[in-house]
Amino acid sequence: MAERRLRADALSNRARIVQVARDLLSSTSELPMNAVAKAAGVGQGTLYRNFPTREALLAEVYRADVDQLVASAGTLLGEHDAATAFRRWLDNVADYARVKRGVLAALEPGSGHELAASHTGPIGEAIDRLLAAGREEGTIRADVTSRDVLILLGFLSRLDEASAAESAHHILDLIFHGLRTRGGERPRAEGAAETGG
Amino acid sequence: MAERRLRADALSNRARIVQVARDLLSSTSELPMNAVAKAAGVGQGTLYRNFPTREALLAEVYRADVDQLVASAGTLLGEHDAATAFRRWLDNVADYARVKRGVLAALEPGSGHELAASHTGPIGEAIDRLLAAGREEGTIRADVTSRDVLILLGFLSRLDEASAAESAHHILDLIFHGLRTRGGERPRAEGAAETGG
DNA sequence: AGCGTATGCGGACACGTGTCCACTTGACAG
DNA sequence: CTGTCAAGTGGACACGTGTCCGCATACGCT
Repeated sequence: MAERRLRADALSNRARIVQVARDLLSSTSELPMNAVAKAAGVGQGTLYRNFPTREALLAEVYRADVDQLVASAGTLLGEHDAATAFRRWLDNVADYARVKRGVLAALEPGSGHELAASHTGPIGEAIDRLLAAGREEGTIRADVTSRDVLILLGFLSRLDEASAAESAHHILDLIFHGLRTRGGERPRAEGAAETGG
Repeated sequence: MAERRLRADALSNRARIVQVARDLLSSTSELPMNAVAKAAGVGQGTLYRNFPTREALLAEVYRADVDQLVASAGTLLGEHDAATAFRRWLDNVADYARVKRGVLAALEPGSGHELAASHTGPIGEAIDRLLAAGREEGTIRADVTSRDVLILLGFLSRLDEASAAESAHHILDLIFHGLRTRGGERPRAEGAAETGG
């Protein structure tokens, strides 16, 4: 599966493309593919061979951020109960999304593209971990998949520049509420004092 | 607000554009704007003046369907308790969305465009009615707006051709669950005989 | 070093979108 | 009926995307 080792020039081209994309994004929030190709001194073909879609390019550019997001899932799970960890993590995603719109595109492949059918990427795996913990804890519905969550999270990419940024957290509340088991915070299997709705 | 009465030729142009768009959509699911202009025998300028975005054109083409969707909200509210009506209505939306992708675009303005800031269109009003009924009944969270629902429903437009069509109902379940009050089906105030589901 | 070839290059191209503006024409006054 | 002019027209244009393919060259082999 590891692609048969790139030629030396191909490797440097790829690296240069990513660097140029990073630079462009730091000045404007636009990322026209042909501008990337031109600035990187490669043809459109080269660009598109390395990164078939803009999302692929953004995913590479923001890989460090995505890794951090993934790591934070583990951290939160260590510090809080599963439900709280999940909730906080969703807020993390929203924060990243607001600051770097590209991060969204980087996780978008999880919802819309064919490659995502089975492999939802590192983010999908992070969500799986959160879901599994919540399921075990009894606070998260058992019929939720990481794919579901990714699709629901897709709304973030539609909010962007509108003043709607503030509504992100509210909607995340609704979504999170939807992921929970009926009882609310406590699963009632564990002998917790249920406050009752 | 009524635009100052169009010139006769303008009116017929507009009608022809809509008709042509309808025809194009019935053969392919594509709707290239310049193809519409060409087939309608008008210039790009005319097309774009009448319908600034593809969504605007689709909204016009599918207006009858949207009206029907809106009407079904009232019907359902007459036949069921608010929660059930809401749930059924969401399924209606998903069904329309699967059959005619354009309907989605027609309601999309509610989530992403500026005009939607306050006026979410007829669909928004239908949702408002469902929300109000559910709120009164005590089964729907009081802090949910039609805008929230429209944004959440946006996921439907991302599902399209993928085999994900079947997952639409599942995700609607999650969303609907998120809109409900804690107690679940019964608000314990109204003793309605809800079959549950 | 010299060679053959698969690998990668890069830009022309086909196609789509949306804007702009010089020109046309419908509607109404005289 | 005719003149007037704002409303309306339509297509050229600027810009973006993504594909295709003839060509260059890096790499492995001798």
